[in-house]
Amino acid sequence: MREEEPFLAHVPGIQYGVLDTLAGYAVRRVQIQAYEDFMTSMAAWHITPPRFSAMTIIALNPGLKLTQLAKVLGIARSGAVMLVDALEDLGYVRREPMPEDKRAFSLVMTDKGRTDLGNITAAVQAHDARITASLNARERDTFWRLLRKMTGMTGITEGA
Amino acid sequence: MREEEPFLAHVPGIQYGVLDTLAGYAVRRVQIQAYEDFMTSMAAWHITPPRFSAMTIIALNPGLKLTQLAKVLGIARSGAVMLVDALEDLGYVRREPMPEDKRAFSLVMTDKGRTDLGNITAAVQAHDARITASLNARERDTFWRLLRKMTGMTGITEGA
DNA sequence: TATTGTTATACTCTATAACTATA
DNA sequence: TATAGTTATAGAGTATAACAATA
Repeated sequence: MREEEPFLAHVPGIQYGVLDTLAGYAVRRVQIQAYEDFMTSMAAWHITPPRFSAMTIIALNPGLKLTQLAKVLGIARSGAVMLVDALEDLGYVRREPMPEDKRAFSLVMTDKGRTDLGNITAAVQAHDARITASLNARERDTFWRLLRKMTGMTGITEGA
Repeated sequence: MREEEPFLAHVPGIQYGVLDTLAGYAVRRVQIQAYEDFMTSMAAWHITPPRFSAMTIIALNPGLKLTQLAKVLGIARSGAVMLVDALEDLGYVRREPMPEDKRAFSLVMTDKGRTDLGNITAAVQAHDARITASLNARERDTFWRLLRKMTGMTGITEGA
């Protein structure tokens, strides 16, 4: 990635001006850092962020149709096809025929998928703790709360 | 984008489980929202987030070499070439020959680039206010401070 | 030999549109 | 006619590697 050395948030001697005042720019930097940590820590399972989201949604909402999954994830149907293809190739997910609608498939986890998702979820939680490691417990909670507020999720569903 | 309708953070009747507890997942959702708002509001200037970053860095650090720009932005040199090509095509940036090193170019803003960057920056600041609109002034400041802490930028350079 | 900018190439991600088989 | 899944295709974005000119 990026030829060699890791990304330096601030190169000495460089003026960043307004960039240093923008929440959006800071969000993007945090997201890049988080993505890299996610990819390296999940490499053994061949899991990417969208794959993890899809597995979690399928595990908790068995019998979902591919079109429904696409809507939940906010992606195009063609993207959901490739996502499910990948998860099926990895042996995590299965397409089950739907007797009541021969066009559609019911998405379900395999045994291996269910087992591995447990380990993957633990690894993702460790990753999440890592990317927020510079915050103390109270700051971490505040950060999460503010993010939820920004996505308009206040009080809709309370997480654990 | 995404076939039709806008992304729904929570589809009714769907269980999100651990996803709702992860800071990383929330960051990603906020970043997607912010990116879409950025692209639509900057469309008139043909400005993307990396192009804005590059223009700002070049304007504040005139005479930068392409390789230095790449390092500051954390991208490969080939990426910087395409970025500068785009900004040059838009008439915002110019490659100036460097007498002391015939291999390199000195990157500088054009008059148009300087003028437009003023308007673009105002639009970006309006965009930034928009994506944090659901936070009050104190929360906005807290959010920004926590993001800076996460990227290890505490106290290195204080923004305006 | 190393570095600067460039080009060629490839890979990922995601989108739209057209197709098929059902409904 | 509309919908579910699929396929084809294309466009961004970004990466590596090789290259010519220069140091």
